[in-house]
Amino acid sequence: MTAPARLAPPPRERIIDAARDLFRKHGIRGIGVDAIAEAAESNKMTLYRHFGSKDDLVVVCIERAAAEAEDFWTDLKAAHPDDPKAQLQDWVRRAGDFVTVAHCNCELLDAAAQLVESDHPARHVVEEIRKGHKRRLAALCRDAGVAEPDLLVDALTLLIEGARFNWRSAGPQGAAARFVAIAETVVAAFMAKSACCGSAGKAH
Amino acid sequence: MTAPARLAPPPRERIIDAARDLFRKHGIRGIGVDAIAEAAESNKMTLYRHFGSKDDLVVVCIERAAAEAEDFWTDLKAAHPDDPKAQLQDWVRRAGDFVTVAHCNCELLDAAAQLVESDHPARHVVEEIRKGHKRRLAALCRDAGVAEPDLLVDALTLLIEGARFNWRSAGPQGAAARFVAIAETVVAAFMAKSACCGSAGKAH
DNA sequence: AGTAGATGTTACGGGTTGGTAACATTGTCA
DNA sequence: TGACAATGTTACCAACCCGTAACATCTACT
Repeated sequence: MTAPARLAPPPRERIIDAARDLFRKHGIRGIGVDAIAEAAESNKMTLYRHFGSKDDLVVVCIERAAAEAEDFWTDLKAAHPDDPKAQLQDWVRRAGDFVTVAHCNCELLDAAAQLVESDHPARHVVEEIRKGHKRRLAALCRDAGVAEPDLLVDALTLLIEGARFNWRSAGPQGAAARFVAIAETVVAAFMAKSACCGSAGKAH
Repeated sequence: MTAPARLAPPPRERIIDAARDLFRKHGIRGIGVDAIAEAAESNKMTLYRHFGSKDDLVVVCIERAAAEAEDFWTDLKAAHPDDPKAQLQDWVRRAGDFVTVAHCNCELLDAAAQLVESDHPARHVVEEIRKGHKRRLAALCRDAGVAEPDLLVDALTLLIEGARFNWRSAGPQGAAARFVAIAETVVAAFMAKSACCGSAGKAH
């Protein structure tokens, strides 16, 4: 068997997993490479042999998260083929899981946001991921027949990022727990805007 | 004149101002006491004479921000006496300023959210402020005749926190720039929920 | 068996940061 | 003038953290 140790994952994978976990929990600045190496049941030297620097490790972690996000969209489209409305509704539901479930890649992205102001090499990677999500979600809203798809995309973006933030700082008792109900209401409002009562209440 | 130096503010005030500014820009973990003292045109020793530790300084800064938030509500109610609907609409507009204008106390609160997981003494202070805001906003929504005031409060909470977060990481090009338009739409939708088309689109 | 490559261990260097000690300086009030 | 409090200056410590060097160990493949 030339297989590279299927039972115990190789150190590189263990390090990435541990890093992602700890970055989520403590933030990128909040955890040291020593702690990561130890949590990965490895050591600092092999960490630095695989990743030239902590910044490089961060980039790899974020790229890994981006790859998993790719699966998110694949699954979503596969679950409701040729039914954008159902996809949009299911997006809300699944996004809700991403907010509340601790083990999600999104928390890694928001940890990366701690790197603003200092031009961390991971910044533009995060930016690309954000753009990709936005583009896909916009296409989804457009296909679902929403009147102002771009505005709904921005609304959902603010809601989900706010939810992730709120969940971190306020916990399960905070507003983030009701993300799905809120997002569903907002989506419904945008859908109704082009079907039911045109200019609802507010004279614009 | 026994007045304590009206022209140049005393060191304590200068330190608090500098700290708030730098905490906003770099986050609490991202700036050192040395830099704060220098920015305040003071030095580390007087900083530690006034505030026993960096954590204490953080708490004072947040309490200062909370006091200013008190003014926010006072001004809002004074601007539209006995007109909760106008107050709610104006709340959205003013909240939008708090998102985009760099010099705002909210950024201090979200900087404080970097302290999650480690039970920083500032955490429960932030929690209290958050509760106060929520309570006042809920009362406002109720008085404005919103059908589900609590849900709208949570929605606006997620939107504004998401906007602050997004503004930091995505800048003026991101979704945060359209916060006001989004929030107005959401508010209108909640207002219409109790007036126009009852159960809009979604069978709940 | 033996060799090469990946991994583990220990120790260290240089930098930053929170916090303290000791002393000098300034300004105020009697 | 003299005394006292607040402030400034310098130096320092201990802890932490990123990154590297040197050496030991293990594993795989021939």
